[in-house]
Amino acid sequence: MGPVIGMTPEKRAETPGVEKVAGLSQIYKMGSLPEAVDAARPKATVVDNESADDELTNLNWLHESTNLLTNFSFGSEGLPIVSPLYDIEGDDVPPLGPSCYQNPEKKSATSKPPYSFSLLIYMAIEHSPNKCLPVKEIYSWILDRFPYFATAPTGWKNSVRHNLSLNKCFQKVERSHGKVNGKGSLWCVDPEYKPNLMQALKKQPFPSALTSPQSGSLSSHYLSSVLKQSQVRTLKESDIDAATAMMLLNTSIEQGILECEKPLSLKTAMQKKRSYGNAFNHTSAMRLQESNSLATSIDPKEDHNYSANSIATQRCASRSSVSSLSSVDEVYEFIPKSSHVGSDGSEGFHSEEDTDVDYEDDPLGDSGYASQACADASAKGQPGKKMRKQSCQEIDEELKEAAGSLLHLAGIRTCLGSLISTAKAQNQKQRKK
DNA sequence: GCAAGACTAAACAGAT
DNA sequence: GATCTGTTTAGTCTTG
Repeated sequence: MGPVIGMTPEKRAETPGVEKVAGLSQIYKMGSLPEAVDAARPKATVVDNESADDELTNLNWLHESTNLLTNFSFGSEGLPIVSPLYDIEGDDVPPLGPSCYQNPEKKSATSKPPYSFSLLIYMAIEHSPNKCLPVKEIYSWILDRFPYFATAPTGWKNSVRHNLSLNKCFQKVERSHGKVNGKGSLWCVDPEYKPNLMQALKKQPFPSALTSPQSGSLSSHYLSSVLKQSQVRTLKESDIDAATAMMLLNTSIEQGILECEKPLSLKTAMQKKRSYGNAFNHTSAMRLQESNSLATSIDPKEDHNYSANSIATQRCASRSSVSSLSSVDEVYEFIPKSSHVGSDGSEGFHSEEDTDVDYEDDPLGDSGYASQACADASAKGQPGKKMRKQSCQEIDEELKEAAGSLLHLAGIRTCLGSLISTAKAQNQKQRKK
């Protein structure tokens, strides 16, 4: 084995142009290992109301909210009732993460994962029980998690090997005598570089994936996957009025806070929901009205304040010490195991395509939205008010959870809490009157 | 425009 | 001999 003195100029000339991969290159930087984290993150901007619109179209807020996601997901706040993260060693736990990679047939599966190869390798290795893997296993892991590579040109394997060899983060470990497959060595992560990798990974998926202008589908998928995480978690403690939450959510989306190139499933669901107003009306028009006035009064400044203040503590803690994470596991548990969601689709929260398709195909199915049944029933004046009411209550509950989850993600929730309490106080006052 | 990081392609050698 | 693995070089692209 010896170094090769490069390719001949002729060969170079023959080399086809590097395949342009839209989207991925946008996020290359994410994988930069030793970086000043703070320098890379935009600061939360406090804006006045006049500039709110501009700020809302600015993606800075997203960094903040994704910081929230990150910190939230890492459990620094103790919020999750059920951890949205699954143990990398225990795949029995519900999978969470970019479900878009689970189904190769989906458009998003053709999108590259927003991870650099070094991070993919890192995740693969860390996922292994022995924290060491042969190249082949690394391939398998990546393939398993990211079906994109199943259809991708085989060059990615070369890239993986290239990374292993070139990247100092990875160490080659000779196999012991009992070679199983014999070929090749085991690869481990150099502990010295672990913090760097963790940091890179921690910074990784959401911010850039979400903000990457060319990774639209990816972004929405990631967001929906995050939603999925929250969906699993659900807001048990939620006393959030569904109507309030929905209105806040609507407002957020309409103002662009939660906009994606492709509408979120939740958004779509909400739009549909709105069209089935009858089903939703039972939550009372009054509450809606209250909520509406409440929602429209949301001050982006508050939102930013929320980001800047409420999250500041956790974020600082998080940033100041990567080792505050118990292990890298906590970081990359966003990565799902392929079959978890996609295979049976029973996770209960589909990607937007799923949701839309499911909805279109089976508006009365258990993908929810029996609101159609509700609407139909009320339209036709059929009997079964009891059932209708039940369905509507279910819808309401769903909406509560979904809206709560999304609000959670968008960093609105804390703000919402105070708003709700204010609303409740007002409501009580009105009732007293 | 430049530097750095990341990806890709290719060539080649060694091992199985 | 075929295939896999590992190393190295170089080109391209994007971002800061």
